[in-house]
Amino acid sequence: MKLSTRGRYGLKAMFDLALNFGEGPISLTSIAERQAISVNYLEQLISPLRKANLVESVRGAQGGYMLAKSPENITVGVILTTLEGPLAPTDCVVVDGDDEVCDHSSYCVTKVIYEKIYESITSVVNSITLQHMIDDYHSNQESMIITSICECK
Amino acid sequence: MKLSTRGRYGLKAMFDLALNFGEGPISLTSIAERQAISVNYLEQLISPLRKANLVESVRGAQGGYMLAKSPENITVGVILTTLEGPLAPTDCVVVDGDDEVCDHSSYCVTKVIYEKIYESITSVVNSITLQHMIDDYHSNQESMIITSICECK
DNA sequence: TTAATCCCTAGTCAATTACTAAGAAATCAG
DNA sequence: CTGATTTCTTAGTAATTGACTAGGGATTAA
Repeated sequence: MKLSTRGRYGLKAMFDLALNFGEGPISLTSIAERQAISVNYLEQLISPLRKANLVESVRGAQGGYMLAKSPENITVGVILTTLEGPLAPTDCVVVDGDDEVCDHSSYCVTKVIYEKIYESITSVVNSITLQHMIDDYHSNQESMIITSICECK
Repeated sequence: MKLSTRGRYGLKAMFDLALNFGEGPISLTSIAERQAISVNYLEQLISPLRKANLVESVRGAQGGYMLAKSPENITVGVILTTLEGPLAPTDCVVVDGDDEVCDHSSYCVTKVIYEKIYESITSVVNSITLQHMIDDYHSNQESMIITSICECK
């Protein structure tokens, strides 16, 4: 039930972009340095975020990335699901339409539980935006050691 | 963010034991058959459940397992955490006391989010007992195909 | 005594994770 | 125009984890 580095690093990167929102393209190199992530790896994470229209890219020298929307319009939920897939405890709760993972899917006592877990997770992450994180960051900034955020390994 | 087979199979097995609560020891072989799980594998899952005092065992022929408490006193949460460890999206939210996973742990914008996720998950699973599952099962039994429950792979 | 059962440990195979590496394409500055 | 900078893409790889299989010892009812 752990988040992988994809989601964690991706969220860190998006938060970094949010802090620099409106200041033109930010290079991956600078994000990678601030957040202590490998550039090559970060490139692989930013790619799906771009394809999901969460960030825009500017190629070439002095290029970089910027949020495609304002921070209050990007939720933690959409970031994490873009990078990790559905935040569900089982596959059976996210079957889309035809293909049933369950044989006897009419009713399942455990599936009900997994659905409740799924709903509670999505409810939390969908209610938090990057703007919330920025506000949180600014109101607690004095108690932070550095600009960066926790590894949360 | 997926549950492994350990948690899913373990919950199935515990539900099976709950359905047979008060009827003496139930053999792993019979549980394994009903729930379509390998006996050898199930043995490895029941072991931690026994050490956590959730089930009691009777050795020898006609032996088996039974719940150590009544179904309303065993939550889904304790079963899943026994088999999967803490249902947390990151390790940093479950550090116990001294050993800090975070360097700059004074405040962390992402940790706050992971803590909220953790809390919402534990809140759900700790509120559901095996008795709830039994009640749910009985009130929907007619719409179930077989006695067993969904694979939820 | 035998069959059934719990109990424990070791090994194995496949998939996933977390990267590293490298090179092509685009673009800005000089 | 050229070169440095940056995005973009794909391939490879090492370590870990997951999901078992296998086998043998201990215990006990019949």
